[in-house]
Order: sequence, then structure tokens, then C-alpha cells
Amino acid sequence: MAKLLAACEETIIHQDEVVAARSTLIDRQTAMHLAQIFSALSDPTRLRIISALSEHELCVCDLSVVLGMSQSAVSHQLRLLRNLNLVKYRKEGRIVYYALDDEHIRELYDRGLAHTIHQERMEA
Amino acid sequence: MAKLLAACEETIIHQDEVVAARSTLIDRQTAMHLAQIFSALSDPTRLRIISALSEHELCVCDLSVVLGMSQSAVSHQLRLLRNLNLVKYRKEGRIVYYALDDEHIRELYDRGLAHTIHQERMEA
DNA sequence: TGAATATATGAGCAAGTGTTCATATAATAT
DNA sequence: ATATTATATGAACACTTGCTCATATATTCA
Repeated sequence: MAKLLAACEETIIHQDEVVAARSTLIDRQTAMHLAQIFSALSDPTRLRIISALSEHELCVCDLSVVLGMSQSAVSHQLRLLRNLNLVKYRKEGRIVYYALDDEHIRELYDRGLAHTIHQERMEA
Repeated sequence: MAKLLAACEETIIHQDEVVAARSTLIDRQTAMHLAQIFSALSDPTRLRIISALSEHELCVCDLSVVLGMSQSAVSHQLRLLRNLNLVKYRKEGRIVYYALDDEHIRELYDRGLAHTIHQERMEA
């Protein structure tokens, strides 16, 4: 690869634009952090959990019924969302109620959804 | 699972909230479509490509230099972004210039980035 | 034409992901 | 205490993903 880069730099590269791009480029750590946030939203099950919780809190059992998925599958995904602080929960006896925790995520979700609906309309 | 759901429906489930949640729930197809969009943004390399392209178009070679990655790796990711219509390209001889294509994606990216930066500040 | 170069792509592989299954934990009820 | 029930979690497995390596394609240049 070093050879390729060297050849590239000496011949066709647009020096100014590369320098400019470097200044807007996010660093690897920020990219990883950002990727993690979008990763939370990159699975259909998690998105459906978020959409189900978008109005009211729900217990795990309710959620699994609404989604038509096993309690275990839902619980695993809730753990992931919990670890990223995207949902909060409260316990009432043995029942655990989950709710959305992060307004930023709701915004990302809403904006993505608007885009999707727009796209789906275009295709129809 | 059927048994669990049945038990659930007869005993502890909050019927009204389940019905309400069902009305806000996105269907599986929409969820998959939306997940696909967020998936495009869920990888550090692709996010860095998007950030590098956020001001100006760049050719593949420039991009690989800016990112410090192999031409092949960059090319593979560009194909993915291309297939989702997130980037557009123009050919000039054998050089191919890529640019962001979708304002919605730029918005999602910017919003996610703002959130990340906010979060990173909180941690510091 | 043939060599060089910019980009694209298929195969393969290591690492990651989402589910199921079995089981653990914790709270309630008998 | 023991049984029941709501939730959590570890292991395993199939599937996906992002890279490298080798090679193909396409354009330019000599």
C-alpha cells in the first residue's frame, strides 16, 4: 500500500483538496463513537423496540407480545440499548418497565423514519 | 414461546398500552429499510468517508490517502454507499470523483456528530 | 499495439451480531 | 419453605461484515 500511496502523491493527487479534506475529517475515535450510536439504530428489532416505546413505557412482556418475539430476544436487545443509555427502566415488583431515555436518539429515529417514508413513497 | 405469550396475555399484560404500542409500531419492512440506512452510518470507515466528502468531492486515490487505508478497502465501502445512493460519482478519464448525494444523510450525520461531541464533552 | 495507472470486484478469512435454548435471578404467592 | 412468574444472561450457532489479496476492467500514454 505504501507504494500505491507514494505513486499517488507524486502523480495525480490533488494536494489542496487532500489538505482540506484532512481538516474536516473526524478522527478514528470520534468515528468509532459515532458508529456505535448509529449501530444501535441499525437493527430492525431495536428500531421496532424504539418505535413501540416512542409513546409510552412498556414492560418486557408487553414488548415481546407487541413485537411478536421471544422474551429472551427482546431482553438481549434491551440490554444493548440500556448499555448505550438509549432506554431507561424502572422496576415495579418483578415487572420492569422500559422507556426511551435519549431525546437525541428519538430525533435521529424520527429523522431517519421521515427519510425512509419519503423514499418508500418515491419507489411506489 | 407460545405458552409464555398466552400466560402473559391472560395475566399481567396491560391491554390498553399494548394496543396503543401496536398503533405506533413500525412494520417489519419499514424497520428493515430504516435499519439499512442506519447501517450505512454504523461503520467508522464509512463515517470517515462521509466526513471527508462533506466539503468537497474527492477521487478514490485522494480518499485512500486521506483515510490512510488501502484503495481496495475504500473502494469496497464506496460501492456500498453507492448502492444505497448516499454518494454520487463522476468519471473524468480514469479518475472517479465521489461526492455526497443525499442531504438527508448529511443531516443524520451532522445530528449524530453533534450528539457524539456533546457526549464526549460530558465525559471529559 | 502494449505498458502504466485508477478503480472495481470476487474469494476468503477473522471478527462481530442476533437469535435460540437452557438456565439463573429475583420477586410474589400459596 | 416451595412454586410460580418476570426478567436477565451465558453458550452456541448461523449469518453478516470489513478487511486483504489477487485480479479484472477501463482509460491514458508512449
